[in-house]
Formats: sequence, structure tokens, C-alpha cells
Amino acid sequence: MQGLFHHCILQIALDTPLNAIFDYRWHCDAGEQPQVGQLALVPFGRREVMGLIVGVAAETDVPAEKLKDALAVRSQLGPLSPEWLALAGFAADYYQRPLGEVALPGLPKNLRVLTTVALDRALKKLAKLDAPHDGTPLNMPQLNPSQQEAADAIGGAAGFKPTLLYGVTGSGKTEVYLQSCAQVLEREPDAQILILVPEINLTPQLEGNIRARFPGVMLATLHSSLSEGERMLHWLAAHQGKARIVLGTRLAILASLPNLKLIVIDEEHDPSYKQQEGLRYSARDLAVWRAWQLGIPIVLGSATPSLESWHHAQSGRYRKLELRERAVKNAVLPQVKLLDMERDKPKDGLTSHLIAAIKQRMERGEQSLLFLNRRGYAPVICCESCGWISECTRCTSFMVLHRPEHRLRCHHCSLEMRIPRHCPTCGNVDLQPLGRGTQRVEEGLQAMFPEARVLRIDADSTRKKGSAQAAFDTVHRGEVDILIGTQMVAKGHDFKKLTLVGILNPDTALFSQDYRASERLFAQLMQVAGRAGRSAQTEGGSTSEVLIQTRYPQHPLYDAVVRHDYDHFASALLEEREQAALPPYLFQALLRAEAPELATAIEFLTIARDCVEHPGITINDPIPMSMTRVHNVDRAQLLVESASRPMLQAFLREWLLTLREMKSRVKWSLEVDPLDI
DNA sequence: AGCACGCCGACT
DNA sequence: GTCGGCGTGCTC
Repeated sequence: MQGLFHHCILQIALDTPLNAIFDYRWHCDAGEQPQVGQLALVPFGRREVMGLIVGVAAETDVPAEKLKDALAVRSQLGPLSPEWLALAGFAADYYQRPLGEVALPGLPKNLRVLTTVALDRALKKLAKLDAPHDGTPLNMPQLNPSQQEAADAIGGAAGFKPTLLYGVTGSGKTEVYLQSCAQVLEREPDAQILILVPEINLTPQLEGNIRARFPGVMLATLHSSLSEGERMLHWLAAHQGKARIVLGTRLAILASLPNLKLIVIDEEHDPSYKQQEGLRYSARDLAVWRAWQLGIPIVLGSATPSLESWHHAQSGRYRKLELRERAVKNAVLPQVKLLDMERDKPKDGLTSHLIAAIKQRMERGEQSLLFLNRRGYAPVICCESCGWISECTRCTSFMVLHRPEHRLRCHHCSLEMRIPRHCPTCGNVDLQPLGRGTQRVEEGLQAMFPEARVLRIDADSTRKKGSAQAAFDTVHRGEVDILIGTQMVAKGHDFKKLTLVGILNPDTALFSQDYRASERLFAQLMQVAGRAGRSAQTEGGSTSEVLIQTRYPQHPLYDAVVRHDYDHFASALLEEREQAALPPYLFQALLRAEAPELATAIEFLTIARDCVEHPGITINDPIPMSMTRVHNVDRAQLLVESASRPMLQAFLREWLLTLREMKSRVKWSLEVDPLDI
């Protein structure tokens, strides 16, 4: 039959915002017919691009004069599976983006270029790179009963079974993952496992663990800091089923994994699973869908689960497994204490109590960690006589003082300037820093403890590639007495000699407009707190301490942190969310618009609000975003809500068709399930 | 999104 | 006289 056709029509998805599939002619009588899931090089406008074949047909409606010939089909590469295409298709539908924008950007860049040398080279290299030398597998450490129970439940599960693994920091969740993996790998000779972690700087440790534990198994990593060559090799290893464990960040959720049998999401509550630009997908949510689609188990692990997952566990949709104790013998949870800043007035940002605690660690030769989520020297400088403050000229924000560099810098648009000698409005020379960031605390500490080895770790101190790792290594070697840092120090690292964590300025999140702020603060505090006392108690029986400086020691959030009581805190938050009709009891989408003038953006959103019928959907009024102006662009947003996800989905599909028709020159974008509102 | 065409301002 | 600004129009 096929011999009758001199050509066929390839239906191809392209990486373009145009919401369409493009048809091309292909002379397929000569060789085999191209397959759905293969890549094809096609002329598109005045350029040549790589597209994904999503259909092969005999005919097309496209008029013959428009129809062009595809240039090449990348036949060296096995086609992406129907399951993978369905995953990309689901993500495209759910997040309301064209299929090509979802399916293509995740592929290695070298697969998408004109020449095929990089692909050929990687294929050759991979063919030689066979089963890694079979070293002696490390013995699996003995698990405690609840770990063992969890590992058996996960490793032995069959069918779609989401599990929430709820375990305090240091309770040995990683060990549970590894032993679950071991069970799956042993049982199914071809099985692949996908392990997602929030950030790359956590992976080296875990990667090492996995390699040591499974010496006969090929491991591939997938994250944004791989070189193009590595990315191609690792992606192919996964695609061919050779890599049996794939460890990656959120982007790895779109990896091609033909024999996927288990998905592990570590620290599932972590906001970095949500992509914050372009296609704003949630890797965690896509992972659950992928597990459902394939009918395989998935584990979501956290000490402070997201309220979404917690809700699912409460309702029975997810199975909940708990690890209540720390896995290392004698390692107990750190003692959390609140330091009332009203009673104990801080000096250089530190209360006398915290200073005394640091001093004590110094004397014992132990390490202290101070956590302050604010980089720079001071968040703003001001004029004492006229009240001028250092605002950014391009953003609704302040210019942050960076003293070591003698500059003011906007953290949103990167505008920089020298520190003015005198006030730009009144000429007064007395400009004062207001508030404090990590640099200023570092300075204060060094003055207070001249003999101490103080190290600051934040985005500014670790600009250069590899410098973050170097800094952490210094801490691990014990060459630091006091560590001061932002978010960066809160995650993953396991400092053996660390017995004190001081948290400097957490109060701002308590009264935030963002209803997710307290959920995030709790998670963050628990995570930083978890840095202390991860190893066995130090000699002399000193327990680890977490000291939180606050003006609101009575606040229920802190009370829950002190009692290490996520359960009640989460249940209370969920109840509030239900009362207030907020997620996870409600589904949201956000339409954003930006323009040189705020009024233009608002006007567009107002038209958008009124342009369609919307039964069952609530559309709020357009409002300026909380940070209205960034880099001289004003931004506004429109929140859309519904109690029914399918209704919201159906509405959005309809709505976007209309919005695209409008051809407005206002730049706009839609986000489904926004995290920050 | 790219990329080209097209029509108005300050420069070798 | 040209280089180049970004408005608008198209991509099987």
C-alpha cells in the first residue's frame, strides 16, 4: 500500500509560540517511513529548525504552494516513546502551551542542530561505555524498623501508588530511597529509576552515595550545569535505557526513560521544583502524572511536606509513611529556643544570648551557623536629615548597599552605582545604612570575635564557578568557626561539627500578604534547624541548639517549630485554607501583563477579564504586581480561580484562544498553579 | 520567538 | 547621502 505514495506528510511540532502543528512533505518511498517520535529538520520561515514528528499522514489540508519538504529525519536516534509524547502532550495541555515548546527545549541542544556529529560521537562513546566495572557493592546499612517498613512498602509496591514519606531531617530518608531502589533494580533487570532533587549543589553527596551503593549500575545525572557533551551523553544513556538510575533536577522530569519503574522526589515541598520562567511547570506534579500514566510507584519525601501533598495524604489519595526518629544513633533533634528581641536588645544584629552561645561553641571547638536570608551589607541607605532612601530608578525596590565593592546594587534589575558621597536631594554627607544583610553581620562577628574564622556564603561570595563547593569544603574540613549565610546554607549539607544554628531575622514572613509565606517559613526554619546535630551528640553531652531571634515569641508558627510539630501546624494551616477557600481546596491561574505604563497593562487585563463568559470561574480584578516595576516595565496580574480543576482547564483553553485572537501588543503570559501571587 | 521588510532620525 | 531604531507581519 505504502508503495503507492511517492511522498507522505509529516506532522511536526516546532518550538514556537504559534499554537499549531506544521505539515511537511517527505519522500518516503526510498527508505523506511519516518516514525512518530523522531526528530526532523525542516525549513521554517527563513530558517531551518528541528521539530518533532507527532504524526505521519497521507494527505494534508495545507495548500500545495505553502507546503515545503522536510530536509532530514534524524534516524540514528530511536523515536521517543508514545508514553513520552503523551507526557509532553499532557504538560502542553495543562500549562496551555504549544506542544513544541514543551517537547523540544528539554532535548540536548546538539540533537537540535544541523550537523549530526555530536550525536554520532555520543552514540559511539555510549556504545563503548558499557556496564560499569562491577565493584563490590557496599553493604546496605541496617535500617531501623520504620525505615525498613518504608523501604519494603516502596520497593515492593506495584502499580500507581504515590507515597508521602514524611520524616524529620536526619531521619534517614535517603537510606530508604536507596534500599527501595535496590529492591526494584534487583527485581526487574531492565528497570529505570528517576530520582529528583531540588538543587545541583545537593547532588554531589547523593551522587557519590548512589555510585558507591550500586557499582554495577549506570547512573546518569541531568541538570542545568552539565556541559553540552555531558548532557547529550547522559540524556542518550537514559533514552536508550542504559542508565538505570537517573538523578536530576526538575528538568529531568522530561527525560526519556523507556523502562521507568520508580520515581523518587526528594524534598518534595521545595519551591525549586516549580519552574519560574518560560513553561512554568511543576516537576513534582508532572512526576505524579507520569507515575500515574505508567502505573508505577512514586515517593514524595519531606520533613515538611507541601500542603498539597499533605492534603492528599490526609484524604487517602497518597499513602503516608512516617519516620519519627533520627537515624544516627544518639542523634536527637536539636533544641529550638526563641530569643525575645524586645527583652534582649540585639547588638550588631545579635542578642546577647546568641553571642554567648557562639562564644561557648568557640570554646568547645564546635561550629556555629547563622542564617539570614538577606545578602548585601544593608538593604538600603538613607539620609538622616531629609529622609531620602536609595530607591532603584528602574524598579519598585531599593538599591542594596554592598560595602566590600563600595556599590549600591538593585537585586532585581542589577543596576549598579557607586555609593553617593552625599544625599542626592539635600546634600547631607551623613548617609546611613539601614537594616543588615549578611555582609554587615559578617563584619560585626569579626569585630566581636577577632580570633574566630568567620566565613560568609551567599550568592555574592560564590559568584565564581566552583567557589560554593570550595567554601562548603572549608566548612567540612573544620576550618571555619562561624558560618553566616543565606538560603544557600540551609539545604542538604551535613556539617559534622555544627552544634549551633542562629536564625536572625525571620519575622518579616509572618505578616506577608502571600498566604504561602508561613508554609515556606516553617519549611525553611525546619530545614536550617536540621543542619544542627546531625551526627551523634558531642562529648560532654552538649545537645545541639537552634536559636531563633524574634519579636513575636508567642507566634504559633514559632511554637510549632519549637515543638518540631509539623503535623498540627500543617493541619491548622489546611483548615485555614479550607475556610478561606484557598489552594489546595481551590485551583488558580494567573494572567500577567507587562507594559511601559501600568495603565496599559491594567487596561489589557480588564479587557481580558470581560471578553468571555465564565460560569463556575471567578475572575478577580486586575491588580499591579506587588513589585510593580522591574527594569522599567510595569506589571499587573489577574487571578482566575475555580473549585474544579477540569472547569478551570476548559475555561483557560477557551480564554487563551480569544486572547491570542486579540493580537494585543501588550506582553502577557499565563501561569497555571502559580506559587507566588 | 525569530527574522525580514519598511519607513523616519543622527552620523562616517 | 547611509546605519539603525522598532512597528507589523509571517512562519506548513
